[in-house]
Amino acid sequence: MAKSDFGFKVKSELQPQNSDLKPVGRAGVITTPHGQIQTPAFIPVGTKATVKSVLPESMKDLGAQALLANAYHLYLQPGSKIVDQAGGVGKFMNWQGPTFTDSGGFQVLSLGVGFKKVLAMESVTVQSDDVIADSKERLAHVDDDGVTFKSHLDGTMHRFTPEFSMEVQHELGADIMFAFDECTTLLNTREYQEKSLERTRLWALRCITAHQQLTAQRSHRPYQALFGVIQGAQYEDLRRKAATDLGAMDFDGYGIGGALDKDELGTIVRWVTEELPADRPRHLLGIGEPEDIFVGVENGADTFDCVSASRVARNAAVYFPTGRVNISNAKYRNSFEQLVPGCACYTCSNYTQAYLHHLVHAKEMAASTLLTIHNEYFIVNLVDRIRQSILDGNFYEFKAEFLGQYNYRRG
RNA sequence: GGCAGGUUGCCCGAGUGGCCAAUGGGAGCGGACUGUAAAUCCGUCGCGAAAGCUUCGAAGGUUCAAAUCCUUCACCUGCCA
Repeated sequence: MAKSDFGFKVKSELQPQNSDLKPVGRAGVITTPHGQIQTPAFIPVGTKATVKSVLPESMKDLGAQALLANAYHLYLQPGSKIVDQAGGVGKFMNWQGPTFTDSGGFQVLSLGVGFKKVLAMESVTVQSDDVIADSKERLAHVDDDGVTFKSHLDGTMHRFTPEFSMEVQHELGADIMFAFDECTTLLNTREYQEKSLERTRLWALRCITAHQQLTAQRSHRPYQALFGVIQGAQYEDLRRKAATDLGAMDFDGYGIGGALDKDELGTIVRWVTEELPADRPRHLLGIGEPEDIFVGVENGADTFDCVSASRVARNAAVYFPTGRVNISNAKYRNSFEQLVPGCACYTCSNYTQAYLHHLVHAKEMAASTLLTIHNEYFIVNLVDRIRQSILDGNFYEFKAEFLGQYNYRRG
C-alpha cells in the first residue's frame, strides 16, 4: 500500500504563554492503516508484543489508542519472521489498533554502557568515555556500521545495522517504526556526542534507503511509516542540527530520544520541535510521568510511550491525582475505599485499597494486572484530558489544576 | 529403659572460647523504578537519639572473656530394646 495511507493533521494549535515563543504544541490526528490516533496520545508499551500482565482487550477498554513493541526483543524471541508469518505484530498479539515498534537503538544503550547506571535522568558530571565504555557486564558494542549484541536470553551474538533493523521492523509490520539510532548518555563527553550524532545521521539515511526498498518489495503489506530519531543529548546546537538534518530527510515523523535531564526536558524538546517540520508528528521516546507529559505537550510532542506505568504497577506503585503511592504500605491494609477515589477505571470501579494491598503482599498475579490497568488508564486518560484541553483552549488552566495537586512520587 | 543428636532474634537456619547484637534466607517495615536484561532492585530489620543495655531452652559453674566449655533440669528428634 501507499505512503498516502499514513498521515498527520493538526487540529488545534497551542498558543504559548510567552508570546515570544514559537507555537509548537498542538492537538491533531495521526492516520495509519490500522486506524487513527488522536494526539496528544500516550502509547502504552508492550515490549514483547504484550503489555505485561494485561490483555489487549483490557488495553482497548481503558482507552489505549495504540501500542508500542520492541524490535530487538521480538527479533530474539520469537523471531521477526514468525511475527511476519502471523501477519504483523498487531495481528500476532490480537491488537486491532495502530502499532509502533522501537528500532532496538535504545538497547544499544541499555544493554551496553547504560546498564543499570546511566539511565538516571539527573544532572551528572561528564566523565571520560573510556570509563563509560569500561563497563564489564555490557552486552552491546557500537561501531560506525552497527551494533553487535550478546543476547541477554541465551548469550548468542547478533548484529544490528540500520538496514537490518529496517528489515526486522518491516517483518514485525508495525504502522510506525523508528530509525535505528545510537542513544547516548549524559555521561558521555561532548566529543563523543558529536561523533555519535553524525553516526546517527548517517544511519538515518541508510534507514530511509533500506525502508524504501523494503516498502517496494512488500507492497502487498500495509504501509509502514518511518520516524527518524533526534539525538544530541543536552546540547542545543547538536539538538537543533539533528532536527534540521533529519527534518530535511524523507521521514514520516520523528522521535525525540536520548537521555534527558528532567529539568531540561521542555527546553530540549522545544529546540527540536522548533526545527522540525510542523506537518509531521513527533514522538517523545520513553517519557511518561505526568509532569513530563505536560512539559512535552507544551513544547510540541504529539505522542509518548513509557514503561513506567506498567513497571511501577508491578512493583505496587499507584498513580493518584495527588502523586504516586505504594499501595503495599501498611496503612492500606484495612482501607476499604476504592483504589483511587473518583477514578473511573475498571480496577478502581471494582476493587478496594485493602484488596490490592492484599494481592500485592500475597504476590498474586492479579495485583499486577489490576494495578497496571489502573496506571495505564491514569496516564492514557490524563493525556486524553490534555488533548481535550487544547481543543477547548484551556490547556494552561488544566495544567495548573492538575499539577497543583500532583506531587511527584508522593501521594 | 539404653545410645545418639538437638533447643539461636517474628519464622527457617549458620555460628562450637575473644574479630558476635550474632552469616544467610523468608516475613515485616520503608524506598526506588521514564524508547522494559525488571512480578526487579535497594535500605532497614533486639531496645535506645546516644553512651549504653538486655539476648542464643532454664538455672548454676569454669574463664580476664561463653551462643560456644562443665553440671543439673525441661522439652524435642532419631536408632536400639
